[in-house]
Amino acid sequence: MTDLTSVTAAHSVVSARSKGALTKAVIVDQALKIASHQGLEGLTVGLLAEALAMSKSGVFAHFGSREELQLAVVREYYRRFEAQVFQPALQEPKGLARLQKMINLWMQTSIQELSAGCIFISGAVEFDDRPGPVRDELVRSVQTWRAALKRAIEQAVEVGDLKKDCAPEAMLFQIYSYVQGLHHDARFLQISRSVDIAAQSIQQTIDQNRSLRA
Amino acid sequence: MTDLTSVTAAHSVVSARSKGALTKAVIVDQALKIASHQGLEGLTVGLLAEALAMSKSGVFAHFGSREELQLAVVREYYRRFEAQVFQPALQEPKGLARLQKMINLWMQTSIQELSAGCIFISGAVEFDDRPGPVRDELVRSVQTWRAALKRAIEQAVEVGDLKKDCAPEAMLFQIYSYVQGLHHDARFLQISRSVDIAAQSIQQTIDQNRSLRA
DNA sequence: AAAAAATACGAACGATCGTGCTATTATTAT
DNA sequence: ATAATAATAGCACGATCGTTCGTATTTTTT
Repeated sequence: MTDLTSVTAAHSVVSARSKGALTKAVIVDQALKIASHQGLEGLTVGLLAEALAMSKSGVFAHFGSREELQLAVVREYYRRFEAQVFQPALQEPKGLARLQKMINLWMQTSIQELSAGCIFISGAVEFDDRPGPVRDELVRSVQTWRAALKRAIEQAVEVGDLKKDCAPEAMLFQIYSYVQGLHHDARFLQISRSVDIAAQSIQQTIDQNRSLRA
Repeated sequence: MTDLTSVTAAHSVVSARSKGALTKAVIVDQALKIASHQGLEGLTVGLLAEALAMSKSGVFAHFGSREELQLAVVREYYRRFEAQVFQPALQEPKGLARLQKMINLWMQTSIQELSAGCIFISGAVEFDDRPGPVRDELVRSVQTWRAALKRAIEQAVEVGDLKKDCAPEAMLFQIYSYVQGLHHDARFLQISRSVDIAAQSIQQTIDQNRSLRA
């Protein structure tokens, strides 16, 4: 139900002004679905056109290059990620509550319906040795998200939910690693109980850094 | 220096009987190098032939299909992984020492010279949604390695190095996640100090499960 | 040294890749 | 309603993909 590739899609389509922008939103939406499964490198113009029942050139014209299509997908994924994971978490008060919310929403989003995966995670592997604009955009997105996570940790320290001497960088590394681990175990190894193990491990990391107070 | 794509290569080449098996070993060696950078999906017959200064068909004839080439690469990587990470660790006595050795060798091997990556990790992302023999072989390899790690943890419990109530599955998840996290942060985000943070996090996990005795 | 077998090459195949063009259709603005 | 504009389709291009086949060369066996 909570799915980056469908829920937030409505927004992009509805908010479109001209017909061109509308179909472009539909195209990017479909492209996102494909990229979630086949990866950004597996996203091809021909495949996309076929899925949309459009001509290759008709699809292509909206972007001018495949790279621009990939960039559009990354940007759209980031947009939805922000709207679905980051923004809702801001409703929670600063501190542990907000951090927990961010992590929970992230986990729910990262593995949707056991099928589509997170392109921040798959993209990181696909483009870790492939320089260019797509890699740059991916790094930028991931860094922004990690900065937000780190900031949430730091705020939890300031507020007094986490210990003064907790190392935010180490916490960030551990939490981020666990979500990757979940992605790996659930999608690749198909270990169903990995969601619980990941959640438990994250909780463990948090508990270790929790300040002990009344 | 310690590099799965060069050190152990000598063995495969030397141990080759006929000329055919020899060049096949050279081909697989080169294929492994390419796959470590471009991924198993980025490994192409034409690219491989060019790198070897051979004809496409000449290379191709040794495998009969691209899939068989990919399988050969996965099997060879597993062979080297076993020889370089698993076997040497068996020198250490059962318990924490052996577990630590396995992890250390794994980390050293996973990210060689900031360039080549671990195809167990990149392959997991590439093939998590792509059924077939290559995925099966990858899963088999990873599961074997994880079983070895888990066994090392359990032995450390039996020997008394780790607490009786430590959950091996959770430990395995955490350690495996950290190596993935290291792979991600070092290769994709290019965070140089991630080696230290990963090592520290692994140590933390171990310390938490260490039995407290004289 | 001759015969047999294995190995490598060159050329070509159909398919698909990304990407241009041109023309036609559909949408918007006047 | 008509003119201007934007959007889509159709076709074709060069490149590369995995793969096949026939031939020449090398290696191995007899």
